[in-house]
Amino acid sequence: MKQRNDTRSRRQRSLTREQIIDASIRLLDEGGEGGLTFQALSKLLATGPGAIYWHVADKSDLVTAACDEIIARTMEAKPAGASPQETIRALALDLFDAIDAHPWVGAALMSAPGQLPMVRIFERIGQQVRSLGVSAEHEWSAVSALLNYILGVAGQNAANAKLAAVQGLERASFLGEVSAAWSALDPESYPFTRSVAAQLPAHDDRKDYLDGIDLLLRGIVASS
Amino acid sequence: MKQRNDTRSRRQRSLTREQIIDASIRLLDEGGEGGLTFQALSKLLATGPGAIYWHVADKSDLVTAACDEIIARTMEAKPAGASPQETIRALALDLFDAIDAHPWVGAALMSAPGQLPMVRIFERIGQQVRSLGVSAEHEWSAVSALLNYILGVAGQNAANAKLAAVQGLERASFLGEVSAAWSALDPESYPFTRSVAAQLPAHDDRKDYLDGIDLLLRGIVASS
DNA sequence: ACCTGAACACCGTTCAAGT
DNA sequence: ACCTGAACACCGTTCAAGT
Repeated sequence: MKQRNDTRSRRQRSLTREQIIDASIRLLDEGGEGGLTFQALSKLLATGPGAIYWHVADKSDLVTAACDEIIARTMEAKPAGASPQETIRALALDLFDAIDAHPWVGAALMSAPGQLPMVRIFERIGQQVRSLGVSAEHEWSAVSALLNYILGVAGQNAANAKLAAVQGLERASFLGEVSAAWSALDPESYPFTRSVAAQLPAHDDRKDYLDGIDLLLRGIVASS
Repeated sequence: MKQRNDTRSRRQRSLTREQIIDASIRLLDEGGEGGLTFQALSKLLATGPGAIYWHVADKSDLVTAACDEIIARTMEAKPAGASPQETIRALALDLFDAIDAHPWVGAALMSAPGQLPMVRIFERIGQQVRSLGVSAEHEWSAVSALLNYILGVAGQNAANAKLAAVQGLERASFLGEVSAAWSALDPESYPFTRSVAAQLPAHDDRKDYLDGIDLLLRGIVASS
């Protein structure tokens, strides 16, 4: 009985890397980048920090793994677009939504260049660019332009969300404050920024985002 | 005499925001994002942490201010390009070099959306895009595409430098390791990434970067 | 007005000791 | 093989007390 109990409880209780990553995602979603703590994680998993270190190398490893989990899920759903352009658009939108739902993923992606999560995205975009018939010469810059645009916009959106949260504001009133600050800039030095300040709060993020993707696609096919 | 001495030493010794920012830049350049510490800063300035808090709100304020100092310097040099395209290219290259020299600026920019350093870049790019004759409808996505591409590439470069430093590797051998890892990926799932893995270590960063800028510019003028 | 420096709460990580 | 939990070194920030 002792043994049977031992085995059962071992199986039920024993920590897995997956459990740790899932719990980490929950904490990151709730509290942002600062929400993931070995203390909070230990409490959530009813264990000690040492136990976690048996399964992960360090915090950076943990965040990258959590990020990869989100990206892998997002990239699994393979939208079968009518054209490569359509597929890239769908892909970009999926990523936008994923990072919108998990803002910490933006920063995590940025700090893990060449690692698995980035490679997943790189691969999907690369395949579509290739089937677009882009020449080998322009392939790299086409993929790089799309990748960086997607990450950049998503990252900015995430940072906006975080800043708004820190200041305890709604997204709308946060953009309103930024817009007001832009309108107050020196007209001599900042004519362009002032002239678009009023548009800022009314912007449709998703539409602007897709406009940028389309602009990139035009530039890519123009380079044949 | 007492008074005169007092005044003199006050003037010489008294902490200014500029001194704090300059010292912060030095620490960030030397030790990356983790190199800036109120402890290290206090020691460098021969004072206590409380004195620093009299001049800056918190660490985030300090990093943003340090970032703005770098960006302001970079944006001051106004390259008078022959065409808007040339000016944008020169601008992009200046930013690339600045972030290459101060890798922490990449992350700092990303986490300060709508703040002064970003606005400086936004304005310069916006003015050039406007003089390119882009329609009001496409203006925002054109500027946003350029801005995000520039920040994305620069940020990735910075992250590469940081990762290489952490692993104690030269840049070249770090890219070699990434290339090797990419070559070892599953051929079924990662055909694209595998096919470009060999090119990775030989890439000319600056050339690829400018290729991307040109691609964007083509897409922008194509949208007239 | 500006600085001092001890103190606080909290963090990632380690490690001897257990099972 | 896997977990416990105390301990370590360090961090950003505060604040009563000084000048």
